[in-house]
Amino acid sequence: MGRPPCCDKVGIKKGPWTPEEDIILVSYIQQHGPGNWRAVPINTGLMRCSKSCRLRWTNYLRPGIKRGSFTPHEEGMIIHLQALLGNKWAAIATYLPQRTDNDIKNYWNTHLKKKLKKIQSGLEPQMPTHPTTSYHHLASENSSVYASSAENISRLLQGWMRSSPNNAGFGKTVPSHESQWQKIEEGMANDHDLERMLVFEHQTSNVAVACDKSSCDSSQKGSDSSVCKIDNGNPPLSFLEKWLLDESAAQVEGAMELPPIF
DNA sequence: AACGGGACCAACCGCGGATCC
DNA sequence: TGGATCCGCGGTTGGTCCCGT
Repeated sequence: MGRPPCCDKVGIKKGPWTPEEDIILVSYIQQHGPGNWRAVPINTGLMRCSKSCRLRWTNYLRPGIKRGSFTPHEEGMIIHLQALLGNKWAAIATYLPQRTDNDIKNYWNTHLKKKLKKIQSGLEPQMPTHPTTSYHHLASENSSVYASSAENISRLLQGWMRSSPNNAGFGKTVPSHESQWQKIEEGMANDHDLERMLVFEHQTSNVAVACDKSSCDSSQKGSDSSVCKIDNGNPPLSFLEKWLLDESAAQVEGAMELPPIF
């Protein structure tokens, strides 16, 4: 049996949102808060389906969304979280509260996947002499800047962000990513460790949940679990996980708490 | 200057889980 | 308890821009 459409398709407008529609949606959410999306098009008169409204809000209009280029540290986090969690973009986005899952997904598909592939092909014949260099290159090169076409809406929202008491989860300040990246390099990320990380990641492939081979219980390896599941209750903490979580904790120190994913 | 192809991003689609009644 | 509905997620698509020829 098929699932009924989320909304009556007749008369539903599709395609890019206009500034007028954005304003209507933002105004409504300012008054009623996000949620109950079914009621949004009904109450606002927007000729959009509820899903479209929700998507527009969460991916574009929600206050606190950081637009523009991804920092090297953000790239690094995405790469490692993807290795750790797979294509769980929503989960990854919880570690980058200013980025949307859609943004991260797009960035991964358009930038990082290619970069990793490129680096992987470069690694195949021989490990680079200076993995740190290549890794840093991966993370810092081509941090493409895509222009925000919603600056006007953002300005519109600024007043609300300042005045609303319910925006604790939005617009949190994050320490300088550049300094954090430098910290990685100066701290744990010596050449040897980074080499291990790179080799290990490429061995486990992008879709696999990263797992320290030495700590991966063979009983956990099955048809669907050639990798260690991280959601099976009590996973081993791999080298990557340790690094990632340490850095995540450092990166968001004072700004957010890591969700209890384990 | 015109054209074609690739890159990029916003938005849509369909599915599955959660919740409601 | 089970069907209906809502919400969120991941994959995919379509439109636009950019760059090379």
